[in-house]
Amino acid sequence: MRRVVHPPAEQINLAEVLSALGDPIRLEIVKVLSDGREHVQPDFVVPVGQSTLSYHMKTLRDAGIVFSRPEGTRCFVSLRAELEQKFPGLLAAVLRSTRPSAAERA
Amino acid sequence: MRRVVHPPAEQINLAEVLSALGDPIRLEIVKVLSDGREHVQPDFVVPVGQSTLSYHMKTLRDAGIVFSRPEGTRCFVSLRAELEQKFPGLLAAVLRSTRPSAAERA
DNA sequence: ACCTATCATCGACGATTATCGATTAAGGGG
DNA sequence: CCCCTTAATCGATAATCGTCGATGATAGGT
Repeated sequence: MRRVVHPPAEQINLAEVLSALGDPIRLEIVKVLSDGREHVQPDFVVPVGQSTLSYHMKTLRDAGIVFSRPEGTRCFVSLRAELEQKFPGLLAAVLRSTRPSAAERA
Repeated sequence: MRRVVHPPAEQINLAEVLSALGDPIRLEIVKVLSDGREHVQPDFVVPVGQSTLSYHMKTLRDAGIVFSRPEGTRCFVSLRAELEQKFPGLLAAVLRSTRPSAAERA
């Protein structure tokens, strides 16, 4: 795999994080990652082509939300731990809001 | 004031809320509103012109984050209560993340 | 060496965004 | 009535975004 870049933790900023989370496809990706384990691209079942998925991964990576670990021909993606350090409870609140109960609460 | 429209609570959706919050200027507006009181546009000190501020207000309104109450020649803006009903703790987590301590936690 | 799999990058495209200045709408106040 | 204030809307513009198909990079397998 080509090497990917991750921003240093100190330059993760809230607006960019929220902006990155403000997309249904990226929200779905984060939801899958919320089991705390590593996933590869085929794990995310989203209605876009491979290159677009890769673009969304880069967006999440650039925002400091996910960490990509290339290994061999695959790329393992997981939630980035520094996010919780920096914005405690934020991701949890977002994930709670994605659950069906939130939709019913109309 | 011209009349403004608010989306019904049941069609407030998470991605749009996060997307609306994913902008430094709108984040600042929400921060000011977090005192729970009503505010008028001049209360928000942001580095944009009046028409742009009005545009950001509309974005927040369309996302279901703020409520605008026209009265006479002014327009009183406040956080929309339904947001907390629908996504409990979300706004609180975001606001906590805007505090300086979050930046230090690099 | 060659083929295959996985994923990043490129070039293109239409759609959306953030911005401005100017205008319009609506409501006071003299 | 005629101004003044507040804020929404309009038209324009440059920049960014989300998408695609095609190509490139890297590693494994045979």
